[in-house]
Amino acid sequence: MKPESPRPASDTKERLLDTAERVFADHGFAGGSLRRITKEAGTNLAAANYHFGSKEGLIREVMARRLEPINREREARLERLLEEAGDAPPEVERIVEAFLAPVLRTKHELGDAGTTFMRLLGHAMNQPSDRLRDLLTDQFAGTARKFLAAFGRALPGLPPDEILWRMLFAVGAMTHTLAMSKHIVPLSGGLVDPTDVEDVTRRMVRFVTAGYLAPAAGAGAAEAT
Amino acid sequence: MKPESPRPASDTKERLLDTAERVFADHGFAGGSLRRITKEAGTNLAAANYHFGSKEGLIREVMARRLEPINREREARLERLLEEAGDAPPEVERIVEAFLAPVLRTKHELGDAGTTFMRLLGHAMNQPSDRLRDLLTDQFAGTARKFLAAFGRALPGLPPDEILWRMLFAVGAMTHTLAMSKHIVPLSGGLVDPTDVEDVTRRMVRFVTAGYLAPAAGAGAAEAT
DNA sequence: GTCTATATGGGGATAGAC
DNA sequence: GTCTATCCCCATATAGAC
Repeated sequence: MKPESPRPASDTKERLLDTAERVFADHGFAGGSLRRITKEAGTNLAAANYHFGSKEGLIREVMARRLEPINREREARLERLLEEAGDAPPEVERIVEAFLAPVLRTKHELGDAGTTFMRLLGHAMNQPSDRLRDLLTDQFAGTARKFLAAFGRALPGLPPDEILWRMLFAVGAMTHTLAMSKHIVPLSGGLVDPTDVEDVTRRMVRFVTAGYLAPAAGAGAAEAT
Repeated sequence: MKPESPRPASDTKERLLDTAERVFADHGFAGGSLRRITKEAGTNLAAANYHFGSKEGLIREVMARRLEPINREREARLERLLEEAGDAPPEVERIVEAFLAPVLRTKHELGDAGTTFMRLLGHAMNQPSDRLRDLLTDQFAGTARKFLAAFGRALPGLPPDEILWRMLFAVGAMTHTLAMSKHIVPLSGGLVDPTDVEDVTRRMVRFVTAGYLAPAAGAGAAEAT
């Protein structure tokens, strides 16, 4: 919002964030040490505490730097498509795309750092009761509510709880895919190309949209256990 | 395979595994210390190294104890349904169920420990190059290949790479849901009940089956970015 | 098999010079 | 803003008594 500083932003601060993102993704938040991060960033140990106050402060900035723009873009896309739809119910596929594309686009723009961040997101999601976890879910809650409302309008036949479950499934499909896609290459014998973001987006949107459009449970078939 | 020892198995060894599962799930593999695990298990620090050789040995046993039976059951269910189908192509929904139900059933049987293990699985999946990661993917590869072949027969219209992607989506939907289901309760205002395993299984099978049955990409719609 | 005690190293955070 | 040096704590692993 305010004019960028003329030189390439601060300097070591950005380098620390980039390095921390990678190290935390590779070793987890607990396993990634400030010593390692500052060393690989080419600065000294004290710099991390100087710029971020503490290890937790660094973690929070690493996450927020990526997540805030993603959720902003998601909401902007959603608002746009709702406006275009006017009084008519919006299309499910377009809502799904508004939800997924900003993440995939971010991953694409960031290159390797994008994949790294997706793994990092996986770590963050698995923190159970930490302040960090609460931060993430709180921040996501606003975006989630807007999408849940939109899906509710697009899928009037589905009860709200079913829509909520399906959003959880969709988020899982997305985060897991982005974090793991590299690892399915050997399993496929080189069949898949996880670097083709538009291709992956198309496949993911198709799968998730079909899931949302599945008929409601009713007197369901699947005999569990 | 060999006769169980008369008393409730060893004793502290099981307690250590149970405690380690919980502590690792809460704090990650790096963040969960042997000190904490042994203390909460009510034994001494040296016991962990005595029984498992090292921290890594403990981690491996924690994971293997749950994963091996799950993948065995998955394969057994798959074989059974393939036999029943005979020469006809198997039904997609039944394959999906053979893949998902053993995990959900395990989670159900284990109660709280089941949820715990699912979070733990999330941690393990996010380890990038560790030996642990390779162990998991190697072990899963055999099961995955059998399911990919079955899906190939059930969905002759889908190219193999699409089937592979969809399996990745399905695994993500499952693991993420099982790890996070507890956290969506507040978001739903109490609408959802993650403890009703048959209910969750039915919903998940329905969503994932619809995703598998979506038409192949072709000259796809979704304009990405 | 279980314990205490300890060896050895790495961790986050900070003080204070430049 | 960046550095070195240091405080103090916690980690894994092991030795050796019981």
